Amino acid sequence: MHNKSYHHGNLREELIIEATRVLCEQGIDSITLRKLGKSLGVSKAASYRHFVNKAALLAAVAAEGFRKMSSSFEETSNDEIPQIALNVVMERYISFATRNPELYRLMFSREIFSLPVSEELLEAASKAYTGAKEILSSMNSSEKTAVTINTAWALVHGISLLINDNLLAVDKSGNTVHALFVNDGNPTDLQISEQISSAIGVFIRGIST
Amino acid sequence: MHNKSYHHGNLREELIIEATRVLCEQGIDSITLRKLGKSLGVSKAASYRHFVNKAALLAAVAAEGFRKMSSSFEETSNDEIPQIALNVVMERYISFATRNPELYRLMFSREIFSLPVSEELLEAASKAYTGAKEILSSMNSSEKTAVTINTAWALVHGISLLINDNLLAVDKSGNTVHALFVNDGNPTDLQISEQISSAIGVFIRGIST
DNA sequence: AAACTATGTGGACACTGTCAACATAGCAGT
DNA sequence: ACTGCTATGTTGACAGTGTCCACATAGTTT
Repeated sequence: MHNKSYHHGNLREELIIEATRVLCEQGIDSITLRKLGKSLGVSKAASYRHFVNKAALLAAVAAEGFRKMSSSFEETSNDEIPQIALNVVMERYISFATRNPELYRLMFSREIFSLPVSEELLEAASKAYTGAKEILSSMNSSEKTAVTINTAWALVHGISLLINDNLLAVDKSGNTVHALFVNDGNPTDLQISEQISSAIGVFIRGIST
Repeated sequence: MHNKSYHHGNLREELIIEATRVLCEQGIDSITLRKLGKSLGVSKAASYRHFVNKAALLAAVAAEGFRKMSSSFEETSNDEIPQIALNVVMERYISFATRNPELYRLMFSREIFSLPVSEELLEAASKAYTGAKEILSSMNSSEKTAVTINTAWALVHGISLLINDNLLAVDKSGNTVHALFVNDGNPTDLQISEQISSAIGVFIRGIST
């Protein structure tokens, strides 16, 4: 345990954990180096011994997010039909992104990718990409597999962000009509709505010629 | 013209214009009410007579962005084959988003859609949606058209954001291999790469059963 | 001419990230 | 055990920010 002495003992990790907690519970604007320090019983400038920047701390939070996300893919069973395996990965992707909206937004935010991306973050980010790519490679699409994986990625990325922005219910008629992709349970369960499956189905049908 | 007297005369509009300019040229972090005022020869708190918030000013910038985007769709010829018309709209969407990366990011940023969305912005945002929907309605997909339009939207949204984040070249192998969607001209022309067309083609093929 | 309203100003306040100078603790080597 | 060395934490300061309040000014209406 960290005694209340001069040195904290585990500050770097706890900064990441606390920042992640504040991010998910109160939004990114509530992340403040001074408040983080106060919460951890440490002074306002202590974080500068572990991160050069506030942006560097946020990048570490994002990298941890990528690791969590890719670990949520590992339980996928590989011995299925490739199309089904891809479908499962896509649903898991959307599920993670919509159950951690603030974290997912940070992972693709300007603060993260406008900077020179750290090796740690890049490696974590490409892990999920590679996993899905291997699934695709087992399909017969020959050299088109790179196009296919990127298309799948763009699709689930877009679906996730539109869900998190509550933007899939927009309709000109004034009524809130087509809440197509809305997962109508509490946001904690894995429930993927019928409509998302339809969307993914459109995609799968397009590539399995 | 606005004389240098006490009252500016056109401050609200010029605030939006100047904020848009700074956004596109220097990024969103450089937008500051104080600097905007100084650029327009006005004091730091003058903007509060036209916008309740900094966020309200940004929302006005975003609304103007949606209007520009939907106006870039209007030149689309409607008398084509529906699949081709949809293809054109999707390419125009990606083209706008990638030629105005900072603006597009603001249009879907947390500051905008986490707040109670203004009517002005909502109307501007749903215009493009509706235009594309009418194109889709002329196709034979009966009641699935709502799913289809949202899927198309999610796809171009995701493609645009990944391009703007320079994320489509990520590969675990260490080499920067699959820069699939990269438009390899200067970013000012309409050039949509062969790979984007492939991605859209995958989608179109999926829905035209 | 007088009153009213819209618009712009200047000063203050609390808050932020960041840095420099200093303080403390643990560790290495003699 | 003593002496440095290095990692880590503290304090005070600074510039910059959004925002509010009291006041100033101009244009419009009565």
